[in-house]
Amino acid sequence: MSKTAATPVKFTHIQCGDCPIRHRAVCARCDDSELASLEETKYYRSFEAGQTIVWSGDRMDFVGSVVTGIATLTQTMEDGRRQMVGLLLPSDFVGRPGRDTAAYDVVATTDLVMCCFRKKPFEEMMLTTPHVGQRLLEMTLDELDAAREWMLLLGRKTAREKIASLIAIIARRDASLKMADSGGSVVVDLPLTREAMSEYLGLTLETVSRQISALRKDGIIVIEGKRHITIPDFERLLEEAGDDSDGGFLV
Amino acid sequence: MSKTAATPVKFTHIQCGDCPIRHRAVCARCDDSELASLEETKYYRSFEAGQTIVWSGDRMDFVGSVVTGIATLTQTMEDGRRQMVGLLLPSDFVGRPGRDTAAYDVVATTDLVMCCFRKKPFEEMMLTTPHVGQRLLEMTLDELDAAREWMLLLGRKTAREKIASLIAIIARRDASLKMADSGGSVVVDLPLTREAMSEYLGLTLETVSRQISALRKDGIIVIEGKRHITIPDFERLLEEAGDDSDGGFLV
DNA sequence: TTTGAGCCTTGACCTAGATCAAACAATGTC
DNA sequence: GACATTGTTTGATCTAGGTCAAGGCTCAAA
Repeated sequence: MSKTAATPVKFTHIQCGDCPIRHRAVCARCDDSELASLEETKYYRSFEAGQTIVWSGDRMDFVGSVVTGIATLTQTMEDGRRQMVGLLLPSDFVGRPGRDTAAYDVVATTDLVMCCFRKKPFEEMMLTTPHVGQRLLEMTLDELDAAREWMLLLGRKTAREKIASLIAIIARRDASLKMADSGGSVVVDLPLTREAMSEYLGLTLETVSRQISALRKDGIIVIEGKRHITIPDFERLLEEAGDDSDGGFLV
Repeated sequence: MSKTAATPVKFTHIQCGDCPIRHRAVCARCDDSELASLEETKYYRSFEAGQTIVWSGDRMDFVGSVVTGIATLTQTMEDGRRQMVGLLLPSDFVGRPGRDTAAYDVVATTDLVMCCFRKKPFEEMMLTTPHVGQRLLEMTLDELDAAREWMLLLGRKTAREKIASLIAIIARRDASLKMADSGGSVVVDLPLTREAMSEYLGLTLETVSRQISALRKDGIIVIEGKRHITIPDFERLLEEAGDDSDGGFLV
């Protein structure tokens, strides 16, 4: 997810019209006639925190993007081991054109609003409106980069580095929305439970808890409550994360 | 990489003309005039086993696809820890349109021939020839699926399951090319050193070696030399890999 | 004001895989 | 034929993170 923030966000949704966020700025290249067919099939869906949106293997006849809230993509093995493979924040795209079955569980981690399109008309529109496909390619390439950074994290980082990385990733994505650094220190509210973090990081929730405590004891982060985190020195956090330099954020 | 083989291969390269493999079947939808501009900038490059094609961070002014041989994408941390994030077999695409710097080390694992295009003209052609972009989107979505399966492997599988998975993945990709199963048993030549396997799997090379020995002792695989593997019962291997059922291969 | 359900923390212990070390096999070079 | 070199195997030991278990905190329902 980390490099996504590095690319300038011009128009983030593949959607249009009256969406609550990024209203009207959605697609600079669309004229109204091109958008008409999309408008017709667009609809919103709301989900409560914890609700499963689709189960892996289920038929999925829509695509869409997150408007508000957070969703996750998760894979499960027969014996119950779970690995998160996607973390969807506002503006992220869900679903795969050209496939009618969900490959992963999609779960709303917080209360969630999605902007959806029926898949069939969306696919047709992709054929007639090339730049939507181009935009989707761009977004997919970003996701692939994020997945590859994630693979480095899963395969080679220590538990401590994993936690530091996750906090940095969330802080970075957050900051790109609300730019809330008051004098060098960055503030984040973790939108995930310890368990969800463990599924993201390929750890147990106990290890997540212990490493968060360790980072707190070492002054890398300051915690109020369970989820509200202040990062006094972001550079220091990035060092703990084992990322080379800034990961494309500062600078 | 695994699900890639599941989607029917219609025309695999984004390339055309006189490529050694899949010659002429490359792009059913292209007419000659559309391909002309690509032909102009197309060229082949050969690399020896072990040679680094591009270093992460280097300028990369071409895109291309593997014609013969195998290449890897690898990320490296400052202290030298390495994680493979891409395994490129013949027909796989290399490079990212819209970015001029390599994000990963690209290394030829075997002797390698690539079919390359200068990036600038390729990008221009993507704008004028939409279905090339569409094909690229399809390939990128496949890669993203593969990356996500890989994440499950890295985050949740045991060393034994990782090895079994890797052998299955390679066998599957191999089989889709040469369909070499003689009476239920499948034969593979591992195109990777133990070290490369360890970089793929997020393990040490010693653990890779030990687990291969263990699978051999248990009769899951039969080895001649170091690299030549016979799989007497592919289903059994898949069970060891912890994949749900067949992973989209048999059936 | 209890009770209970989620979510989180911490401790004690254990094990899968890492690390360190030695040696072997195949290949090429002088 | 001696000898590096590269890839691999195997053994002995160590440790990061998993597992099992007990509580603690918070909020909401009864």
